[in-house]
Amino acid sequence: MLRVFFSKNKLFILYGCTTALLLFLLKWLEYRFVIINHALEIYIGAIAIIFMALGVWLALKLAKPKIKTVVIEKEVLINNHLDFIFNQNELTKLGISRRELEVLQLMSEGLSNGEIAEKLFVSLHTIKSHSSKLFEKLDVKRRTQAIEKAKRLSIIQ
Amino acid sequence: MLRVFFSKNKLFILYGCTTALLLFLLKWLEYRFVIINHALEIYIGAIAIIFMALGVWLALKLAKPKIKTVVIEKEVLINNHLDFIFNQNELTKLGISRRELEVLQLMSEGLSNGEIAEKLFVSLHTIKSHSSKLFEKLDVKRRTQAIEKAKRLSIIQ
DNA sequence: CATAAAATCACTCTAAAGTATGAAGGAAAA
DNA sequence: TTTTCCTTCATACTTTAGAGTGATTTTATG
Repeated sequence: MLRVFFSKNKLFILYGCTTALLLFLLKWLEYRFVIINHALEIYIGAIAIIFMALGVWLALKLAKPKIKTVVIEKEVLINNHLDFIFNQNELTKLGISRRELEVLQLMSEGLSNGEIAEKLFVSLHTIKSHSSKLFEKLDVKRRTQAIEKAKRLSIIQ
Repeated sequence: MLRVFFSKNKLFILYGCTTALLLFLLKWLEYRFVIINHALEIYIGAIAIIFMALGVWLALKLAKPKIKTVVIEKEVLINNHLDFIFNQNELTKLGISRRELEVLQLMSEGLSNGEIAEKLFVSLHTIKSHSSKLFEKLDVKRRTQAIEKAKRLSIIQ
């Protein structure tokens, strides 16, 4: 109980004791300077300095600290390899159908027309037909060009 | 010049003037309390209070603010096409030569063997020879596969 | 200087890609 | 219902790609 009171009011008790001590000091000085006359101004000056110092010390101890907030913006690089945004708009604009896109995707994976035909359970003719229409719609001449353009337009990944 | 000096040292000038005024006040009080004797203790007490108050005021004015640093992390998305890190290691491992890489790059741009030959001022046979060696080194069967693998291995962009 | 690797060119042949044209069935829109 | 587009398949033909083999020249390297 008493301990808690002491620790909670530590600062005020310290201040009280210091002030009491100072008063004793002043009383002593007063008697000394009564003997040595004409030194009242020095005495008052000392009091002024001591109490001002006490005020400064007290203010620094009790005042809420001024906080200056410095904001530093740090740029963090996000290297996201999964940021493919499918361009439905371009696809619609070019008039490429679902099946054609499917063929285009398999093309870009390096599959031959024959392999694509096998994978989609259709004839080679069908794939050739799809790819021809694709090249026309993409305005290219070769499958390699189609892949390059499609990737550039974010139609395929 | 003078104005700048005043604005820069505003606080110190203010403090100086205040102290001067206080000293005048004290001198006046001293003469008054000389007449009314036995009041020296009240006089000293007043001085103590005034100077302590001055100290508190000064401390609060001059206290350096604590600097709180706040770091804000800002996410910056980096375009995938700009973070290409050329994989020299893989290139060396596969034993792909400079000319072969050049051919591979033009392939990925959609050029035919004939067009590549024209661009590099060599015969079609040469390009075919290069591409054949490339496919062997990359362990692929077609140019589309070569492009896909080379991009996957960061040999080309 | 010798040797290896790279770059060049040539020829033959096969496989794959791409063009042109046409047609039939089905789904969705006008 | 008609029309349009998608998907599918087909034939014929041309072009390009790719495999295989071989040879010459250039260039780098020990």
